[in-house]
Amino acid sequence: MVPPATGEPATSAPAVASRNERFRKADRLLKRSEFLRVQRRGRRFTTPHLVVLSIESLTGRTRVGITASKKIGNAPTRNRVKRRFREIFRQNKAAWPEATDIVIIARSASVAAAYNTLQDDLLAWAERAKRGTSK
RNA sequence: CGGGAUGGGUGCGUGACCGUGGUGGUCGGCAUGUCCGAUCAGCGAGGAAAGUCCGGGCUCCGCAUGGCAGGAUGGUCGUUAACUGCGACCGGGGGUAACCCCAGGGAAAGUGCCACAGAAAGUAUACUGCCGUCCGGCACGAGAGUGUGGCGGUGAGGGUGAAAUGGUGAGGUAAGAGCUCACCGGCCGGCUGGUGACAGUCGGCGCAUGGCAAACCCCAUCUGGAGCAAGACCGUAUAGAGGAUUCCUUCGGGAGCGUGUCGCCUGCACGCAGUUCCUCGGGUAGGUCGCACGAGGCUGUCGGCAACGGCAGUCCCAGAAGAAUGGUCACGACUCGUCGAUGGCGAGAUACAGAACCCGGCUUACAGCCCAUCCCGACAC
RNA sequence: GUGGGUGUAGCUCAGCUGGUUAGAGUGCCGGUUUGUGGUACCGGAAGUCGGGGGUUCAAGUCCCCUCACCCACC
Repeated sequence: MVPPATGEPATSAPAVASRNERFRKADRLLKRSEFLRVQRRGRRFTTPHLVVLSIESLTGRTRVGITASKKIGNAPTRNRVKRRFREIFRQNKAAWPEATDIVIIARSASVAAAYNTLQDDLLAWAERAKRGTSK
């Protein structure tokens, strides 16, 4: 993994720009301890469909983790919700704030919600988060 | 054509773009690694992957021996690695039928229970009764006799109940009764057929033995315990406290103590002055293997009624770990709604549901579609 | 993965070793008391015993299957 200090903006920026719809393991939160860090100290944003928690990343990358608990449905339902959130994250990478760990917690209303509704909710959060960090 | 029974199959398709998890190859990077990146090839959820109700493989517990306890199963024969599965058959029950259902051993080994009702609920009894050629009973009566009591015979009728001492009919008798007879049922024994459950038949017994073992129990058979968080290795981390260490010896061993995989005993193994063993406590960060060729799938053929098995050919078919199959679009099926209806428009995670060590079953959930065989009824020929 | 528990009036719970009325509290409805309401008193209704099948003369209770929910441990 590339250390945060040696970001190499001149050489790697065009490559990243052409590949900005990728979503690999480096873009995800993988450990329970990472989830707990965000959930304990992060800032909270709530809509009827979801809860977003975010905190400044330690790795210099923007990473996301999605929680879909047993409360919202059975295994295929939870898988589908997680895949849709992942797809939204992947296709709108430019919108997210930089170097932030994000946890998205799905609420039960998100099961029946349309794809675009969920996308609008997340973009609204991203708008607010970017303004907050720029000020 | 209508209604029904049984068994089986399918579980959206094609294409484009953007992504994703393993596997293999090639190339590149530097922090030379089980690393990161690029690229190519190929693979990537189910019939139930589910529930976890059974059974096995596999792994560990030193071995998995014997017994008790506990648990499971329960017609017969087969099938299988094994089973509470499956197949065929037997017996019983239901249905007009196809077909479906049944934990379906033992009640003369013992214990227990059978409420209410009823005389009596199990080894005997006699409530209401019936009968008497007996007591020359007692009362009434002129008497015949009637009533009543005792004694004896009987166990048929009535009523109760889920169940009442085999059932129906005839004979018989004082009244009756398997007391006798016929038929049906039952029990015992023989013979025949069948591997067997059992069936058929002959003879005997007038019948001795009510039901409940999904009540305890008895009999037969099976059964050691835990589970891939099994288990092995690498790494990380920490704080200690308490206890045990004995005898005999012919040096082969024996006794004793401690420890051990759910309960116990037996048996077995290890340790018994080594910087050893045991118990309690404290503590850490995760990774690699196990882990994808298997009781494997498909096709053909042979044996078998079948479950299933043998042989030959062919194929390689998910391996994640906050956990991979998704998103968008086009065309076409399909379903639903609606309308100006051989069509148009709109809606649709298309149903149920997501591998987590692996198999064999069972059970449950399921939009819609398809196939086969059979039964009943109506009509026509 | 393993083990255990619960399901009975609207709600919270009883219901024993099967036995003939499935009860209690609370809530609900009606009446009495009060000027009215509450309280108090009297009366009443209300249960597929989670679902299906079986054993039994008889099942909330025994057996099997199944559904939903909850808990514990590794």
